[in-house]
Amino acid sequence: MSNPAPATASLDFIREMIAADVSAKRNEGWVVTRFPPEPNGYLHIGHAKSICLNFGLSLENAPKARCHLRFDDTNPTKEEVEYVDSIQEDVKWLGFDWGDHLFYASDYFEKLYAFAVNLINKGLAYVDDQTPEQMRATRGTLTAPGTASPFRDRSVKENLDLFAQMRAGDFKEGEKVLRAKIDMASPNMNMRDPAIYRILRAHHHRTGDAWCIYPMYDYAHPLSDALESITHSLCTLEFEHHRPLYEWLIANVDGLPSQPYQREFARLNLTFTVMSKRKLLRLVKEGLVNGWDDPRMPTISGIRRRGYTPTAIRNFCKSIGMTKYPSLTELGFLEHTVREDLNQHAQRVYAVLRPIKVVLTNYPDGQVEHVELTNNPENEADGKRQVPLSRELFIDADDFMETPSQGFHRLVPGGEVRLKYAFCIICHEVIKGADGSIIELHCTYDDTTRHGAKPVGRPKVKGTIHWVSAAHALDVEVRLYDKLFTVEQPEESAGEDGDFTQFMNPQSLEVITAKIEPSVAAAKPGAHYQFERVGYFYTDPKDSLPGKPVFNRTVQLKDGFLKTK
RNA sequence: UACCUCGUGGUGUAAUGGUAACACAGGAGAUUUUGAUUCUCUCAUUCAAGGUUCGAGUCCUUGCGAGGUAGCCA
Repeated sequence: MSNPAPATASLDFIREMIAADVSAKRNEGWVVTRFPPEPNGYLHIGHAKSICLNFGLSLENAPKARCHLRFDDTNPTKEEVEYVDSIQEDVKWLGFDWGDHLFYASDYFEKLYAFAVNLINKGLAYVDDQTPEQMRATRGTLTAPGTASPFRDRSVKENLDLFAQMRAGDFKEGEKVLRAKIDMASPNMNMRDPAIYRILRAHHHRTGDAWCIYPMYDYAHPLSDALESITHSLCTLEFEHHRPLYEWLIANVDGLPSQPYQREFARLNLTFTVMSKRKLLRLVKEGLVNGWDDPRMPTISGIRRRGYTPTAIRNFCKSIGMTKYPSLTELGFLEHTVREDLNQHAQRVYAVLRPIKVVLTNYPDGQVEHVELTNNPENEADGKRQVPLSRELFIDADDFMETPSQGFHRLVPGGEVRLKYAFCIICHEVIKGADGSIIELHCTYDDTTRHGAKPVGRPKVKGTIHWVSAAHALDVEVRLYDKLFTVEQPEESAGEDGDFTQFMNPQSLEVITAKIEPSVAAAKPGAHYQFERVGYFYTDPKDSLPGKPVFNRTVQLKDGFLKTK
């Protein structure tokens, strides 16, 4: 309703290309994509863009379409099962399903080995004895061509023997490498005889110690795509220069079951955060955040725990589009899509974050009444609830000003404000402690202003504030999250040799004890709420206990008054 | 001083040789027992210069700017 699909949806350049392939009956009209994460970290919102693209394409082109989840696990020194598990959980949570199509590049090690032998036999690969330093030195530079390795012209037989010995473990790590024989003078560095197999004496999370040589990404990826009959291999812009190598392998390896092609799109950049696994890993390892699923992290698990919803994230990914321009999306836009979804679904409750006690001096001591409140004005079917009201209340410190600023129309000394769905109160006295701090406000209520009553001849009360009954309110832990960094682009602000962590926001987390209406005692972990007039909150799935929810602030409500200040 | 890619309001995108549009953000207003939501209005855009064309954001040339690329990482 709030997000209608345009009557004539325009296609992005990827979908346009794929639609053309489908109508040209390329691959018999099939669209087979894949999401290929390396299990070396947790997925982040940038991955969500790729997931929505690849799995979205599969949904859009059904039934002649599917999307594989493939773990690109070719570097055992960096990969762990913990990451494999979290990645699957995150993709599922986003609402996508790979069905039976769960794969691992490591499933193909034997075939990939055979393909390498094939290349050697064709004179298109050779074993190089050079050290990494020597290889670097002979690769040339961006402006100068490289020079051939002295081992470049080994015989096929010698290469075959050496490669077999590499596999057998006859050499030390780093001692030898298998290289594709392409062109040391290519203007594209990736074509200057790239390494395709290296020796790594590391335990692999799936193949154990069966292998001591592992294929490089550039080699394994196109061939894995071909083995799975992927039709469209979609990746981010930094792989653009690798495309010629991708195509070289598809063209030169014999016996591939399909001819996939690669296209690239711009990765997502968001303001006020960092989006590289390396940097996120550093935040985790150095304890600068509380783990991968810290609600301040841009990880899927982080924003899930923050209270973002799959719908919001999918809508966001749809809205930002798909281009080759390396854009920088405002964090505010993501927050907009989150509010848009939560506004429809979040149950409303009254919570006072920074309480000030209010005593209604003319309200009978010991009396308790119940006020009926709407759970969600956006959806009447969500029903009503009863909230207790009594002589002593709490209101939010933000809703009282002793010396009000221009345009403030909440409670002030001598002024009147409406307690939402209850009645109007007038503040007569501000009781202060010895240090000058406000202890409580003494107010009177006007019984003629109860909800539904239409008293005539009294001045219109502009302000309406929320409240909780002091005797009935629950104390709950509330975590107020804010942006992780104080600058839009932490990496850029830090510069080449600067440290982006210097821009971390010291106020990105504040833990407070709030006063909240008693109905939330029944709140389940993982539930979305709107604290009326304050923001959206999510009951922490890890730390909430029965009867004792812990709330994470998902996002604040827009505040028209803040803008005027 | 190499190669590849990309330049449309502040931000993200659309316009596929034919009226430069949509969303977010900003501003003004209406409604509102959430300063929310909703609604109305509004501000603001084709990197530059040439060329082709009846007509160019779109095609061509040059320039400028931005991003990427020299792992036995992915």
